[in-house]
Amino acid sequence: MTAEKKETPARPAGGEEKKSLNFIESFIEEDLKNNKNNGVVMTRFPPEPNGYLHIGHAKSICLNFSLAQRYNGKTNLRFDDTNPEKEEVEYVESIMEDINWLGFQWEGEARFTSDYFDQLYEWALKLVNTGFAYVDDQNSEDIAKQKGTPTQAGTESPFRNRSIEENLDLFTRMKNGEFKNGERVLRAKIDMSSPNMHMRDPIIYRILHKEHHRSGNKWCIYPMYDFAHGQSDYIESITHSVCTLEFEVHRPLYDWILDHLYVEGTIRPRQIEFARLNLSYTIMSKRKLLELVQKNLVSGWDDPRMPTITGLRRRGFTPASIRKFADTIGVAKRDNVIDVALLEHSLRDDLNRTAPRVMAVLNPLKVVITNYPEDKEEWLKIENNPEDEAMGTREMPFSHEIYIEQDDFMEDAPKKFFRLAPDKEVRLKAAYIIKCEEVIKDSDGNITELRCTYDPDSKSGSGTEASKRKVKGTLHWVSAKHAVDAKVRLYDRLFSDEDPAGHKDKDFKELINPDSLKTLTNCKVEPSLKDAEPESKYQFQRLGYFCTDRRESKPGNLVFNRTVPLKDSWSKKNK
RNA sequence: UGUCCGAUGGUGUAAUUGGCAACACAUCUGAUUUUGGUUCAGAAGAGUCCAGGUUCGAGCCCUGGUCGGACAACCA
Repeated sequence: MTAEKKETPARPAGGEEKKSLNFIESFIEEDLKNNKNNGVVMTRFPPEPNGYLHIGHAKSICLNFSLAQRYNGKTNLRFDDTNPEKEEVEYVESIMEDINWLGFQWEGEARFTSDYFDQLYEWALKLVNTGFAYVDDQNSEDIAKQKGTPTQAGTESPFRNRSIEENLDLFTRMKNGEFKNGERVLRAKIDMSSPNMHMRDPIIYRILHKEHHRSGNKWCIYPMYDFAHGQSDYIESITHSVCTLEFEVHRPLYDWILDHLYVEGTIRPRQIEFARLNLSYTIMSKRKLLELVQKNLVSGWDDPRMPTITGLRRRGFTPASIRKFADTIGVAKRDNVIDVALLEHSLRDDLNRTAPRVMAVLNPLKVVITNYPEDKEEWLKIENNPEDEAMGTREMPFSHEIYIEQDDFMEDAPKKFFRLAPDKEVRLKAAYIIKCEEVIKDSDGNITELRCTYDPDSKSGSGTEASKRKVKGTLHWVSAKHAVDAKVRLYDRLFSDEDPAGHKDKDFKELINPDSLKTLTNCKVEPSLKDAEPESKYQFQRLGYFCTDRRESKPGNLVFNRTVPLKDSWSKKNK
């Protein structure tokens, strides 16, 4: 059972542990075994540039690129831009940026379906010439009426049996701009009684007098998705055209069209469908996401609460964590809802290893160390990441007055409260053990200050008996006089419902989490953060992972976004 | 009422192609810890939608159901 077989099929190069194949990989290996495409694997990611990419697209991107990588193939980026009414260059640019940020590089230049318009037109002509396409003069309502229903056959168009010559003439005139929008369409002649609605003489070209973001005014007829996608795959020699499940019913049409154009000896693409990603506590619909943006329910496409790639980036997600996530969720054909906790897990897993630890106090409470000289300060050495010694150490100032977290003090503390309370001791991380001697309050009874004493012999790492004493709690802190001010945004999930789009009786907007954003303006961070560049990632010790906002944070005017809190079994226990 | 697709712990994904269901997340213990983090050890949780059939043996094959999803845009 240990002996390796001599001939391993075209498996991934590189010593990757054997993992079971997903169904797409099985298809690919089967094709490879049958020497179907001369051993070549070519995939593509084909977004329509009509919006921003989200985490669901990330799944598809990771899938397409990793499939190609695994079988020594390549991946194209192709913009499916056949509908000039919805598409914009702004989106083209954001999509390219997002893919690169995720860590992928497509083969050669980005491609555009619009670059193939000439070829597509030639193919349409070919269908017309062979009697497999005809021009229909009817308007969309009439065509829709004749389409039938899923359970009832359609009826044939009165224009279905025009002569080839007439079709040719009409189609040419469509192209030449002799007709207005909607006056004519080109249809494939297939089968009006097919149980598959997409085979009932689908429209393959329509008239649209509209400037295209790339081809300008060259065309006033545009191919429909079904008459563009498969051929584009074919032009690019895509071997495996991976798309989501809703296109499954399009596959017969995809194949029908290819049947009529295919040239022997060329690579023939194969469409394979997988289940799109659903994530709990969020929505994935472009339309709904757009609504959030347009109604100012979020600050934009890159609002850190958005499931867009640019939003996740601004929130502080790492590309590696998203790739890991995509790999972990796998790919199959059944509908699924992934728990956001899994996304957060791969994030924390990555950040735990890579994010330097720093101290930041979000809700400061002043602590005066009464027996520490007022004019004294000392710089204490502290590790940057206990998970990775190579990340080194830094120094942090300690002085007479410090800030601790308000949550880290309780006047009447339960026995399990390991933090500061009257007459109790805690360790200040990397510093000293202090004891709370006195609680100062204002006239309203609010705690304004704590007076503590410190044990001078308890300095961390000093090796003294006192330094080795076990105290139950360790707090983060910041020296008051050295602290740097910062604004911190505490983000939480955008929706308080697991499936915001899944309620018939409730609009998803009603389910927005009212506490999804809390802004704190009085935060105190350690001085080493003073010059933090935008998009820097840190672990605020004991609090969570935070990053400097890539748009608004500047050295001297720090704005942090909470990416994700640390796991917290304490507050969980107290719920 | 049609066609296509799917159904495995709370959530995902596996199961050497027929050999008594594994991994991850989530949950819960305990240990370690100068982060109530991490790490480590462990627990609980499905008998694979249902009913038949084939077989020595079925999550995998067959038959018939049930449930869920997709499809009737001159969108992609």
